[in-house]
Amino acid sequence: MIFSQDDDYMQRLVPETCDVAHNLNDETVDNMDIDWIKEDTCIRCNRGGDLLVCSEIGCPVALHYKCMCCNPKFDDLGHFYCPYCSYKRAILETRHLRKNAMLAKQALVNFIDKNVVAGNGKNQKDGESQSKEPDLSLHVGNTSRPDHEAWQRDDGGGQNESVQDEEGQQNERGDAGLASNRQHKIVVDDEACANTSTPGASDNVHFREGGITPGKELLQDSIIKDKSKEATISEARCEFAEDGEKIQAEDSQLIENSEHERILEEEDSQHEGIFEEEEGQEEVLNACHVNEEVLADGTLHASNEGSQDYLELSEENQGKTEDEEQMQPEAPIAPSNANVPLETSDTDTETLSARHKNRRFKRRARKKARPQNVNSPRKSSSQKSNSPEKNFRKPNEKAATSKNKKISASKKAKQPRESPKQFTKTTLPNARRKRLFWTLEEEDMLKEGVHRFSASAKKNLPWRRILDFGRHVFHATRTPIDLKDKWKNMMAKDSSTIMRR
DNA sequence: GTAGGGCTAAGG
DNA sequence: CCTTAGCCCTAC
Repeated sequence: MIFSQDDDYMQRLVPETCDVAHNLNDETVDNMDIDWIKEDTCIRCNRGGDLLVCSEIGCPVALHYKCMCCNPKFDDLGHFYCPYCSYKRAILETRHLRKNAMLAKQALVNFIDKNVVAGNGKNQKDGESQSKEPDLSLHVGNTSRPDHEAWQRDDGGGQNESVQDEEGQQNERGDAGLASNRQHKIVVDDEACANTSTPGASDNVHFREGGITPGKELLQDSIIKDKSKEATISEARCEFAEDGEKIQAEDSQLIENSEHERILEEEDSQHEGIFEEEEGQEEVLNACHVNEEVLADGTLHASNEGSQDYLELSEENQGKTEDEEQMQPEAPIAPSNANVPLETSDTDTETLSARHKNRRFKRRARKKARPQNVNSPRKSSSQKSNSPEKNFRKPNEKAATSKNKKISASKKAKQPRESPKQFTKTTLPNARRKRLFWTLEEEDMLKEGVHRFSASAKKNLPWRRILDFGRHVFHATRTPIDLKDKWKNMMAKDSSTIMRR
C-alpha cells in the first residue's frame, strides 16, 4: 500500500495516544512531533515522492519502495510496516505466545500439585492400585479422567481449553511448537496482554531514545542484563545438577527448554531491553521443571497412562536416588537440599529405608575403596571375586535389572538424553557411570558408521566422527570410547560365533 | 583422539 | 564360577 504524504498520514503521526508521549516529557514530544511533521521525505535518500509509510502508530518511517533493503512487509490488511516495526510485531507475538505457555505451565503445576496432595498418598502404599488410579498423564486428549474435571473446577473453566491444549505442546516445545501455538493465541491473548505493560510503548520509546540507531545503549543494557540472568539460570541449573544423577537424566531436556526460552528472551531483550519482570516468570518456569522432575521421579511414575518412559525413568531413578543417599554423608560438597523432598516424598518409606540400609552400607564401603583402586595397579582376579556387590546382590534387584534390560532394548533410545559432558562434570569423580545397554538401533548405526568411515580411515577409526554421524541414534552419554568398546565387543562376538561353527 | 587391556556389573 | 558386555585407565 503506497501512501503519499497526506494529511491522513500526518494525523497518524501525532496521535495523542502515541506511546511515546507516555514516556517522554512534553517538551521532548513537542519537539519530536515537529520533526516528524516536517518529515515528508524518504529516510534513506531524503527525497520526496511516493513513499511507503509505516502503518505502526507513531512510527514516522517513510521509504521509497526502491530504497527498501529488503522486500516490504505488509499485514493481512495490506498495511505496510517498516522492518523495525515488522520485527517488533513479530517479537510481540512471540511474547504473547510465551505468556500463554507460562500461564499454561502454571496451570499445569497447580493441577499436578493438587493431584500430588490428593491422589498419591494412597498410591504409594498400594503398588497395584497405582495402575488403576486416575490418569495423571501430562498428555492431552485423554478425556476419560476424573482429575481433568476436578482440574477444571479448580482453575475455572474459561481458560482450560487453551491451557490444556498448550500444555501438551510445551512438552515438545520448539519452533514448530510455537508456530502451532498460534492457533490458540486468541484464546488467552487478552489475559497475556493484560499481564504485559503495553509492550508497544516501550518499543517505541527505545526507538526514539536511541535516535538513528534504535536503542543502542538499551540494547547493550539488555544484553548485559540478559547475561546476568543467564548466569543466574545456569547457576540454578548447576545446583540442580549437583543434586545427583537423577537430575542429569532430565537435565538435557531442561536445558533444551531453558535454552529455547533463553534464545527467545535474547531476541526480545535485544530489541526491547526491558523484560525484567519476566525474571520471576523464568524462575517459575525453572520451578516447573523441578516439579516435573519430582513428579516423574516419584508420584507420576506408576499412575501414568502406561507411559513406559516414565516408568523406566522412575525405576532408574530409584536406584540413583539410592546412590545419592550413599554419597551424601561422604560428599565433601554437600548437595543442595533440593533432593531432600525427593527422598522423603514418596519412595522412602520406613520399610524401604530399612531394607536398603544394609545394601547402602556395603556399597558405601565399596565406593570408599574405589579411589585406592584408581591409583593402584590393576586388581588381581582374587580381588574381583571379593567384590562385596556380588555377595550382597538381592534377587529383587536382579529382577529389576533384567526387567530394565528387557525394556531398554526398545525404549532406551526414546529416553531424554543426557550429555556425556554434563555427566562427567556433575558426577562425583570416582562414581562409575550407570551401565547403559546398546540398543539394536545403536548397533546398526555403529555398523553403518564404521562402514562409512572405515574406508577413509587410514589406521585408526574416527570414533568421534562416527559418534557425530549417528548422534541422533546414539544415546547422548555415548562417548567415542564407548563406540570403540562396543565395536570391540561386536567384533569379538562375531569372531567367537565364527569360531564355533 | 584412539587402541589396548583390565575392571566390574550382571546374568546364567 | 564363568561369560558377557559395558566402563575405565593408560599409553601412544
